[in-house]
Amino acid sequence: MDASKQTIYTIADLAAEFGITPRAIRYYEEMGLLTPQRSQETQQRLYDRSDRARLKLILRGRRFGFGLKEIKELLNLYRVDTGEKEQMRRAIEYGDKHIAEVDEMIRELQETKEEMLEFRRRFERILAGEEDGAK
Amino acid sequence: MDASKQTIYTIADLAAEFGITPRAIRYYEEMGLLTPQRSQETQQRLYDRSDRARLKLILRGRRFGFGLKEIKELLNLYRVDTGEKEQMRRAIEYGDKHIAEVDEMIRELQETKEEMLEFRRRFERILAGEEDGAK
DNA sequence: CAGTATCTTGACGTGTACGTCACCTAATGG
DNA sequence: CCATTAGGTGACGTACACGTCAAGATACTG
Ligand SMILES: [Zn+2]
Ligand SMILES: [Zn+2]
Ligand SMILES: [Zn+2]
Ligand SMILES: [Zn+2]
Repeated sequence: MDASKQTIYTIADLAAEFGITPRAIRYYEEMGLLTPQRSQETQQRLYDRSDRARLKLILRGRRFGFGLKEIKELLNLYRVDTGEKEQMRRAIEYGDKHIAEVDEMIRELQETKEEMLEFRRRFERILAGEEDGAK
Repeated sequence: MDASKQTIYTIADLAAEFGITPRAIRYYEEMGLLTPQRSQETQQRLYDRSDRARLKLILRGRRFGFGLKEIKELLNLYRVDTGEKEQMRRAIEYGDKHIAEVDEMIRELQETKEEMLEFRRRFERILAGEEDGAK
């Protein structure tokens, strides 16, 4: 039971590192996505590596337009009791759905990129004089 | 100048096709992302294939968490006057930035998927009894 | 001709994700 | 000792993306 010598972050540390405000981090906690320890006397929030990892996942989810509710589900998905086999089986099942979602997003993004490149190529051709601006 | 015989959609057509509400479509117009024709007498909005294509792009952007402002910028990016060479050069330049953004998103999503698969594999191993639930 | 459906323009309401401010509590530095 | 800094808890404000009426015009339908 050696619980010492862990890296500890203050709320300002994490806010600075990820370019967000402490308010946002507290909000994620309000919504149940983070549960940092508190210093017994001052009630200060103390984040460890695992909290930091969770925050990283939250922010990644946010960047891709996920709501906090779904992100919370995902976080809990990979936090199941590895002793409860039935829970794990369900986690795998739900997880597969999300993996499929991510796959679909990757496909859509690649399609998007291809379309942007097509525009780019067309513009380049026009600039090179091989085509004019007429429809 | 043959401008007839075009496919025309009503607002309800598009709403049904894309699984959104007419209100959302009107909102995109309010924000300047769509400018459908109007029937001269009834003021009814009439969408053509190009409007439909724009709407498709809007919804794709939304799914990836982009705000309407940035989506509008992107739409205008590929709508430059192909006669104005300087405009096109700037369009290519801005476009490249967005392509890089999309690339970065693809990378992040692939990383995300890999992490999810790692969890999945770990769960499978535990279920197979090769590992127990202890830390 | 009355009813239902589909569109229009306001106008106000709502959920999410925070921003901002007031006020309070420690710890630190000159 | 007093000011600054860093953190805490409400509580209210705000931007965005719509949802949800209300009221009116028009068109098809039995
Ligand atoms: Zn999902
Ligand atoms: Zn961008
Ligand atoms: Zn001192
Ligand atoms: Zn009839």
